[in-house]
Amino acid sequence: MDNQTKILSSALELFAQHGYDAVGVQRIVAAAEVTKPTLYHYFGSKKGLLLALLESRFSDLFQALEEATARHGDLPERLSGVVSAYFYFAKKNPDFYRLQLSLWFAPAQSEAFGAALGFSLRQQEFLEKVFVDAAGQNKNMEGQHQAYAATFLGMTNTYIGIFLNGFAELNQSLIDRTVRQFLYGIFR
Amino acid sequence: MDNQTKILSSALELFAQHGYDAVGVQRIVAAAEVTKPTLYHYFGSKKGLLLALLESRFSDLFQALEEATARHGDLPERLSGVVSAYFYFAKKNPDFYRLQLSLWFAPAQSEAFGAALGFSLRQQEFLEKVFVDAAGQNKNMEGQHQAYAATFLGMTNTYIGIFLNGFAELNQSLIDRTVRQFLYGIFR
DNA sequence: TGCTATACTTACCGGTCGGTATAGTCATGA
DNA sequence: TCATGACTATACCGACCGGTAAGTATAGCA
Repeated sequence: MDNQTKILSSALELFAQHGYDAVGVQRIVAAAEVTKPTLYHYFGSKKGLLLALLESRFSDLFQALEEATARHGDLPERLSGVVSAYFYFAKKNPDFYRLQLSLWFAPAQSEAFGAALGFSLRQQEFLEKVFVDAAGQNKNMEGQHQAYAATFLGMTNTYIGIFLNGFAELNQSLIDRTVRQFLYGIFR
Repeated sequence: MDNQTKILSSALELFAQHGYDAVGVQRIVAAAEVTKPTLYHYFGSKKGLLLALLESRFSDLFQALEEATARHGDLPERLSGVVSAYFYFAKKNPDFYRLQLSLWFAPAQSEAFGAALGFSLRQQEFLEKVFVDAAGQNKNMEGQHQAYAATFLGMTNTYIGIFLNGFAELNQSLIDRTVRQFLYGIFR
């Protein structure tokens, strides 16, 4: 494992456990067994390190999301694919998902939130597109894309949060329940 | 407004905007127009300040929750009362609710999470009791109290989060939808 | 009048923060 | 053989961190 990778994985572990603000670069380079200039050589700043970390881990999720909706299908099928991609990703990267949840809900003016904002918006916009496409098939859901996307993401994250705390399993039946529950809320 | 109150309200504003770890005590006392030892006189430590802040604001919520379930009623009625109490509280204290959401999702080893843990558990336990009581009326929900409570809290917080971002209103129809949507997910 | 507790100040502590200037080391290609 | 550029170590910067020692003003009480 080269130094760049060691820094990234040490940073992920420490950020996920203690939070971005509570972890100093000193602690990261000690855990990665490198020195500070090495970190600054690769990432330029502490925020640059976080951005690189988010970029490297999120790329898998976004790719999975694209694939999940690429095959055609109606709205329920697509949403199942999306939830399935999220659940699979969260199970495979629990530490990172914890971190991204904490960034999602971080105070708006914090540096960590600012770094994660772009990735949060990409998720929101991706889901809005799913609902906009579906609106062509279903007239009574126009003008609600933002709220639908936010609700759906919120429900998905709720179940993932419960899984991360050990109170549920992320299996096929929970995927089905999530989609049915969401759609029931939408269509009265 | 006495110094103690000024410190509490300055701390709430700054913590909610920038996060607990990102705000130093220096900044808080400057905003409150007092000096550092004054803060330590009243609260003992930075964590003590956060605890006092949580205590003072959460007491309203817990009181409202008790009242909402004190009058008898079946499970749907009680859950409506609970959601209603949450929505009312969030509308009245949006800054504080932002803060408590960020603490709820904060990394488990962070000082801020540790301070908020007790209050999070009190909410979870309160809701578990609601479901335990209801289990007497409905046999097929035994052994699931923890998951139900977490799911219901998660859905409620999802809608409050969407409200705080300006994508929804917290009105009676959303209360009804939240309860129906939750119950639908539970009872197939 | 003298004592004590509360409320608050100025001035300072050791330590850590994010970040960097400088001086190399070392593999590669000419 | 030498130069180049990627990479990394030592040592350090000013600013800020949470917290405190020591002292003062005030008010109630004996």
